[in-house]
Amino acid sequence: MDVTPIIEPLNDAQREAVTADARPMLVIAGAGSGKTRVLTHRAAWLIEVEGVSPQGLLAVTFTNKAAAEMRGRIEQLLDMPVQHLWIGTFHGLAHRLLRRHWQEAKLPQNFQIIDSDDQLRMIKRLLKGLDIDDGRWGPREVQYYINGKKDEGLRAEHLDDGGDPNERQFIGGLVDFAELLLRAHELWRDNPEVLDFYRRRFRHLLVDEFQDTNAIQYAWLRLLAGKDGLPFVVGDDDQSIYRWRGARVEHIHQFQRDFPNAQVVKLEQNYRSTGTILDAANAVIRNNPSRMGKNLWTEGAEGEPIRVYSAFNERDEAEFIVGRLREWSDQGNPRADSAILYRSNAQSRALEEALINAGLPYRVYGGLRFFERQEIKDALAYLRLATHRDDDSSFERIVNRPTRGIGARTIEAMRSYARANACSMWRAAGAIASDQLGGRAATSVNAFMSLIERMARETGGMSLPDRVDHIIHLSGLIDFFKKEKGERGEARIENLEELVSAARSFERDPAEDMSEVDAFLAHAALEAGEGQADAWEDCVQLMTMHSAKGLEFPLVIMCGMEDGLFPHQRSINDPNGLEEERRLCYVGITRARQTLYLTHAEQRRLHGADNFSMPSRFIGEIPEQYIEEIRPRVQVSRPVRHVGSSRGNRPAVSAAQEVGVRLGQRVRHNKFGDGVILNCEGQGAHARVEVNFENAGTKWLVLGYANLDLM
DNA sequence: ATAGCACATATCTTT
DNA sequence: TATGTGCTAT
Repeated sequence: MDVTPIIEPLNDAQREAVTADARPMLVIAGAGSGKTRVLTHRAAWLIEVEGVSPQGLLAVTFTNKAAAEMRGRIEQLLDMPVQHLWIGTFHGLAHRLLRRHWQEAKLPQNFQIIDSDDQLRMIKRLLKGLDIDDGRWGPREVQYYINGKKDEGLRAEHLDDGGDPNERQFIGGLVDFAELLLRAHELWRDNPEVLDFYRRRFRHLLVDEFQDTNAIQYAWLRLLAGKDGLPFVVGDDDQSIYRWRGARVEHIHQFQRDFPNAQVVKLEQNYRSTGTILDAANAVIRNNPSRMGKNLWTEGAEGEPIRVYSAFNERDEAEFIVGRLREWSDQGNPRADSAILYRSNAQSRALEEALINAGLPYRVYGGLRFFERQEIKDALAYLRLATHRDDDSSFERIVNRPTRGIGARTIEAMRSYARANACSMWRAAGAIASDQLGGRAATSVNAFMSLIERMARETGGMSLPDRVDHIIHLSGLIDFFKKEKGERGEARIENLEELVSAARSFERDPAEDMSEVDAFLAHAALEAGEGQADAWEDCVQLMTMHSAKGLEFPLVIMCGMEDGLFPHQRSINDPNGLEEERRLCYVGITRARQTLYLTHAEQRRLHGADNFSMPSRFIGEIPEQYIEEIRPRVQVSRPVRHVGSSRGNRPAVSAAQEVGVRLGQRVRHNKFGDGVILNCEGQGAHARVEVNFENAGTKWLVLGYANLDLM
């Protein structure tokens, strides 16, 4: 047997992991160190060399994209399609299990998956119905709270205050994302024979992005692994940036306790970035205590210095960035090789304006996904209601959309009937229409019900795409959006037509014994689709640092590098929060292959008010030797800090820090009144500050005499 | 049913 | 500043 293709492209550390014996394995894989390669080659090794059946492998990822990529690469490596290989997201796999074992999981056979948007609507409805007193808890907080608890593996009965709004969800057979994971865990926990079956089937568990697992996901893995399972997990503790949505880096440490005989391999050789970029990243992340410890290195060149630009304000920053991008593009580089990364989405606006002015094509990542669009969800709700009359969530969504004279009062009447009789809205509608409703409302409700019935009858025998096509017309949605003026309506109609194509190209997994419609609906819920399906043009890439994770670009510009923005104000006082921000910075830096710019603005308009801030402390954590300052602003006396991190270098503190004030700080003067510190220079007795007074204009004051009150 | 107004709110986001 | 949301008035 020729194992060369599996082994040869690997370095020593990678090979050690890929060819390891049957023991649990923890691979700490630094950015750009080839973690996907290790995962896929391990799978190929197990199948090809160890003779493990593809059926005995379970591979878990966080996104559908990663799952698809992994499958593709394994198949490429083995040079054949791999059937019966379970590769998927945690949610996708949980879903598959719950479909197969719906009875043991105590779910209705055709339970439906709802996305976060549906979940929020439902919570709103429930809160209204329950007449909750404490108005301080909005629906969003409740949703966040419920999901947070579920992610920890907790149910309402585990909490002190009982009263479970979730229970209602099961009445309609609706399952939210966190519920998928929780149920799948309980399925195994409470059904030893089911668990045993899967334990025997899946001995090898491959896990990607392990540092991002939340409690319930980890519990699920541990349960499946049992005593004899062989988890092979790959992750990077320094790239854990999703703590706020339940991810726990601690699982990396926990893993070593739970699997004491686990082998640990570190991948530190980086194949992506220049030496300078890696050194800078290493220097920044070194400031985080409690890491596994890891130092990226490369055989490649040292490369260019990291360039830092201090902009006057966000417009100056944007113009500078556009100038660099233009230069880049003029040198013959693809624009798509360049990316602007920012901490929060709101920052994209100023950049977009500058890019438009300069005529540089760009693409903003994020935003609404295809299956999350209103019109798409409306159409799917019709499809769902036509198949499952008792789906309340869909019923409420479309009962009066397009408007057909079924108002809030009528709906409320149906709700209370449904609640009183523990039945679905559909049944309630039918029951009420005949007696309790007034003539006009009754007519409308009857018309709606017969529309749905007709839809079901007429499209029942059709193929999925035809069915979708008929439904978007029969429902009146097309006509409804035609009336909406402007491009918006047109775009909606185009999307609805796109939905027909999506249905046409949808391929059902024949192993799954669900109807085609149900499979399509589950697909729509679990895979939100691309953000933009537009034709691909050579574009500058704009995105948050979070969404940049996993990507790489020859040219990266990290902007808004200011304390308060990045690290974000809300994380700055919490050590855990600050460490996570630093990891995010590490992620950002390590996206760059050859050129990296860091920009910050002294003044930035945020929420309509001017803010003044210091350069991000993360810039200060990069050793001076790697940095080249661009056009130091001579007229402003405050230099960019070059604090040599925490390793004993003499800290060079900014003038403002030296004299104990902060730019942007509010102060009071007994003659001039209230103001804000704009600038600062000099030291000791000569230190002066520039203050912008609300009523007295801008003045330079010598700190020693001015007697300012800091506020 | 919808337009208009007051009012809150403003990290990151996948499934 | 801008955007969304919920309530009121038409």
